[in-house]
Amino acid sequence: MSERGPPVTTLPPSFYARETDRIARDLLGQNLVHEPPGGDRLVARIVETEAYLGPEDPASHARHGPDSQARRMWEAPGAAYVYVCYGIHQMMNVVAHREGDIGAVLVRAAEPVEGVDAMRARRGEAPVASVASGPGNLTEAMSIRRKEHDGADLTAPSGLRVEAGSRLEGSEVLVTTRIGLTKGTERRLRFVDAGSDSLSRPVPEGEPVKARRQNG
DNA sequence: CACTAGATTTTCT
DNA sequence: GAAAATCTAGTGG
Repeated sequence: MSERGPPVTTLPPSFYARETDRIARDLLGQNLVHEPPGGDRLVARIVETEAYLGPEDPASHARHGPDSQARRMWEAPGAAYVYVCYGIHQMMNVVAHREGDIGAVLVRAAEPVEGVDAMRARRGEAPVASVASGPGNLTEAMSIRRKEHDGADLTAPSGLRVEAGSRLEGSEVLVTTRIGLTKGTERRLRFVDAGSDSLSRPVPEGEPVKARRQNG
């Protein structure tokens, strides 16, 4: 008989149709789920994200305009935007912006929840804490690739999606500058679960900055 | 521990 | 032709 667990909710399109930085913050604690055909069910709890805004954000692919590779950022929220970075690493974003705006959220790190062995196997038996730590490592562990997933609808209740997870208190969320950029390095648009040991990089020394309280 | 270089491919100028 | 939202292994202190 099927057990009656807590209801599992795939985050709906309305979740992704708000301010990009707020969505980045609210994705912390949610579960990224991938059920590859014939493969293990893979679930990881998101602990680090970055917001990339419109053409006014020098670090955003949107600066290349709506006719570039980043055209997906102009499209409907809730789809995956997956691209290849440095010719090697798949990077997974979620198109996320208010209507009439442009933006996406890069998923940078997560903690394995289900399918840990399969994830570790793909990552050369890496330690659990670091198996999905870093945007390239995360897609490797979860078998996410541009060829298969770019443009995928993350709000559909099958395949690749994001399910509602634990809600983080404001005090658990810190904001820092974004990682690995050559431009637009000053803005604080990286959001991390302060309690996680799976961050791609530690929170910088100095005064940690709490995320502005959401839903106040 | 801090730092550097090399891998490798897509996209844009 | 150069740059790029990275990662790992290797070197040196």
